[in-house]
Amino acid sequence: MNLKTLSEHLGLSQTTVSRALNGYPEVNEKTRKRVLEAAQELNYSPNARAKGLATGRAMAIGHVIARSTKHEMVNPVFGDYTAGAGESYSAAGYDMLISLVDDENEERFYRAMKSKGNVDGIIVHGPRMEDPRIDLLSDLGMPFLCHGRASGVARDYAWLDVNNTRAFQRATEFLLDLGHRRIALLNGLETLEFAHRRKQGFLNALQDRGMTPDPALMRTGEMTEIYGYRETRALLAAGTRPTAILTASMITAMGVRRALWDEGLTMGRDISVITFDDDLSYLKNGQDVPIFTATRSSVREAGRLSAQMLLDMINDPERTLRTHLMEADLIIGQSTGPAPDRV
Amino acid sequence: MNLKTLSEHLGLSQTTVSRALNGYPEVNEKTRKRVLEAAQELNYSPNARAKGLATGRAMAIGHVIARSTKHEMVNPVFGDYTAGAGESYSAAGYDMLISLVDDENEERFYRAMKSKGNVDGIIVHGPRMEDPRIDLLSDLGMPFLCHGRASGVARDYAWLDVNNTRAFQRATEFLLDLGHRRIALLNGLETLEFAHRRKQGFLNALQDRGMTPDPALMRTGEMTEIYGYRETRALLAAGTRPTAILTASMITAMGVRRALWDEGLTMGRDISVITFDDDLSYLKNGQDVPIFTATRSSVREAGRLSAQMLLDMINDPERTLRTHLMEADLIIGQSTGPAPDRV
DNA sequence: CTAGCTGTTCAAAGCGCTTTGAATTGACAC
DNA sequence: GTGTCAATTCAAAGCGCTTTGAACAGCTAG
Repeated sequence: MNLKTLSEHLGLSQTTVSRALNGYPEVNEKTRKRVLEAAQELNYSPNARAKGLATGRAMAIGHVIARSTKHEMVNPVFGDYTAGAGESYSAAGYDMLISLVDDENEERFYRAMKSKGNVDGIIVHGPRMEDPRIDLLSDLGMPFLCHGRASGVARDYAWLDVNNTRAFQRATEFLLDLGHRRIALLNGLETLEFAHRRKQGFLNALQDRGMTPDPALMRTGEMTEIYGYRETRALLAAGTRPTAILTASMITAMGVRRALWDEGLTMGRDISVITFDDDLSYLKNGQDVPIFTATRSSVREAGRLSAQMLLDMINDPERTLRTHLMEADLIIGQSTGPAPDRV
Repeated sequence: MNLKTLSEHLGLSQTTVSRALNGYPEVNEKTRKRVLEAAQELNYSPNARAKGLATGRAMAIGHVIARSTKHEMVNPVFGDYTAGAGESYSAAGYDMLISLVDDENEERFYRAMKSKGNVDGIIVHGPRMEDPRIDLLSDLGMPFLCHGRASGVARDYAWLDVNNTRAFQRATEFLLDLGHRRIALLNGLETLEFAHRRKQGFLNALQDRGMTPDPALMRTGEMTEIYGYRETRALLAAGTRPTAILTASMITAMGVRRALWDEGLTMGRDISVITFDDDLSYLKNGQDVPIFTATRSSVREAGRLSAQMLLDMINDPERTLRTHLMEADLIIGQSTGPAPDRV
């Protein structure tokens, strides 16, 4: 069923039928009604490629996932973020196009995306410091929004981010207030912006209290369960144990918890743990009372919001570039308590 | 940069340039070389919509995620599956189109997808029993592949599945061999096919040994950490404790583990635990020695394979419908041991 | 009665590509 | 010198839609 068949069926021109379907005012209401009913009944929906070709709009947003050959891990946050973004897209009638790209071919790929024209905009994931994609996409004139910020980029660009610095600063301060002095940081890979900012927050808090960070207590790596487990074991085995651990994800925190259990330590009493909680739907931080004290920010909400912001930009290009900083909540759970040497 | 500009730039017709780029034989090799170089240099890549319109192929595969209003959870497996599928797609030059659909609108949506023509095929996720989508898509003539099987569907269709029945049957037999007689099953939602099949495997194993399953030991629910925790606590509180627990996902198993810890029980000694392990990249089951004894099957590999199978179907429609049953490995870890009452 | 509207409909061009059918060229055989 | 053929190249139609500019009917104002 295409427009031609439909209009012949109705005894109308394609022009009129098209206008009736797209809500143009110069169509007689009776005609419009007739057209809409026929379209419904005959299960007509316009061919997206033809429509796109005629309008110059793809009605789709691209999400580019850089697949580094080194780090094969899929971000556990991906599913929930996608679900959030998907909600905004489907409400607006947009599709979501996901592509995996080897990180060496990234530039070529973005250029191709532009000239292939199968997306109207792009969400940039996991920005790195001085991320070249921002300049590239700006130069290409491709609307985009960055999920996370990239420092070291001079140009203005649209982004949505969590206040990672503040979140970890507050978490660290909270631990300091509880009397903890030896606080370990199990951070994500610090080539990634968000991890870098969290570290800054951690350092800020220490500095504000005139404390010098101990490099031996600061670790970085991919945020897996094993990573949390191993580093915690290593920290516990080393000379002076930390009394608190600040970690970058629920999954890592679960590894930390396992290591503590193995050592016969009780979380919250012997050692305090704070984690960043992305509020993943399949990994809730407890039911009523949170298991882990955490800085919480819903990544699903981030997906929903960032998609909406990008759609707004596309529909109103005159609007100035929008940015949005989400604050993480500090949620008190059962994994923190006063420093043991202070009790 | 479009084909017209490029061909004018080269002093050739659009026909020749198009053929040169698409590898047709009737083009002089010198000409082809010249064209390819110019295309590279000028960053030309053909407009996907126009190409699609002309060829009738979208070069994209749709993944439809049904968003039930009741179960808001995003399947934790989604990211890894997508990554696997994405590998096959990007190797073949296909895009992946992901759409969220409310489950009431599902039929309308599939029909629209067909007539919009923005995908060449569809992957059906999370089939339910007697899933109506299979008949619908067959009738629409839309190529599709089902990730998982749906029982109660008369028609033939292409699918890729894990042998869930066999996996849980083997796991149960393994526990029985270790002397366990009271084995609990923490299953996923049994409206979903895979959970139903796992239950069957569990029951088969008991039946083969002439045992009667105890309904009090069989639970079902969304596979969260909390679910594992709660049900385990409940099982331990009840009259006769199980000596082993068979659970449906790593995340649930982690909840089970937490409950055991809270009760001061040692996993593998006091209570044995076996889980299904999807081999998620962010949730590895230990490094060298697995933490959990598990039935393991990589969902990423499933994604890669199923995408490839669908592409094969699309490129060679004459081929008979393909199906593929993956066997899960039974991996022995530290979470199982002989039944305590037997030692 | 005519000019000028307004409301409604239409024919045709154009979006950027592929592909059909025809044209052109040079080489070769007769 | 002419006819045939293979190797290249080309002009134009068509994919299914939107949108421009024109047409037409029915009114009202002059």
